[in-house]
Amino acid sequence: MPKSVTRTYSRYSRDAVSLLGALIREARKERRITTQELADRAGISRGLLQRIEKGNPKCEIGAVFEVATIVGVKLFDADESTLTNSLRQTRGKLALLPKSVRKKPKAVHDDF
Amino acid sequence: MPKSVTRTYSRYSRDAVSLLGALIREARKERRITTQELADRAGISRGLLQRIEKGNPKCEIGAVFEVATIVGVKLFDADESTLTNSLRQTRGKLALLPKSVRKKPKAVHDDF
DNA sequence: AATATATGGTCTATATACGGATCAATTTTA
DNA sequence: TAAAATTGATCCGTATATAGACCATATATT
Repeated sequence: MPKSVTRTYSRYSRDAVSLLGALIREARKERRITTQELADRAGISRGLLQRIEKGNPKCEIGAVFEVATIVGVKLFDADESTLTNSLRQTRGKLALLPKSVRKKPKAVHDDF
Repeated sequence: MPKSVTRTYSRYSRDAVSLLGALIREARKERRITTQELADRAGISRGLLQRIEKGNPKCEIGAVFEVATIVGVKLFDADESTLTNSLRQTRGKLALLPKSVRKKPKAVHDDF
């Protein structure tokens, strides 16, 4: 990616990533799993797991969700079946949405 | 990273990433924001936003959460204050946890 | 106590995710 | 209808996230 990538994150986003990492760490300890073992099970390196638990936002979301799943941290406060159902419903919903919903793309300023 | 990185994801993880992407896309359309505008606001490229909405697991979690936040997709079913509180509580909890909780790291096989 | 294990940090090499540009197809607006 | 805008998709160059090895410290076990 040309030019150095210096991304900024909103407070909420940073907190969300941090919280997820903290929850993972907590869950891992409660289950008495070492970082090495969890990393192995998730198919990632121990270093990456450390960054995840630390709340580093520059990690693959797939890797983070995988680790969370293994230690039992539920995303969206939903279990597997619920999640799958939501996904199906959402997809159907999207499919049924009108071709267009755009109307007036009025400029918006956001500052978190 | 030596050797090609071919990661596998559990069904649940893939569904979670896909759902999040679908929710973002839905929320963006409801708010009548173009992909370009949302990408600009999030400080990412349009291409990355497309991958996010598609549910590609190989995206920075920070970028995904940032986009979700902008369009109003709440993570953890919690608003900002709640999230911050959870984070504080979790951190305190972790700080108060006994130095060690590991005991018997018995081997476990997981297949999602 | 000594020994073993776990954690956290650093360093290097490389696979790759990213930004940016381009184009075709679709959709919206006039 | 035509024109404008949006979307989806490629391709390329490069910054960087990752794996893996290493080491020092901390914690656990005996």
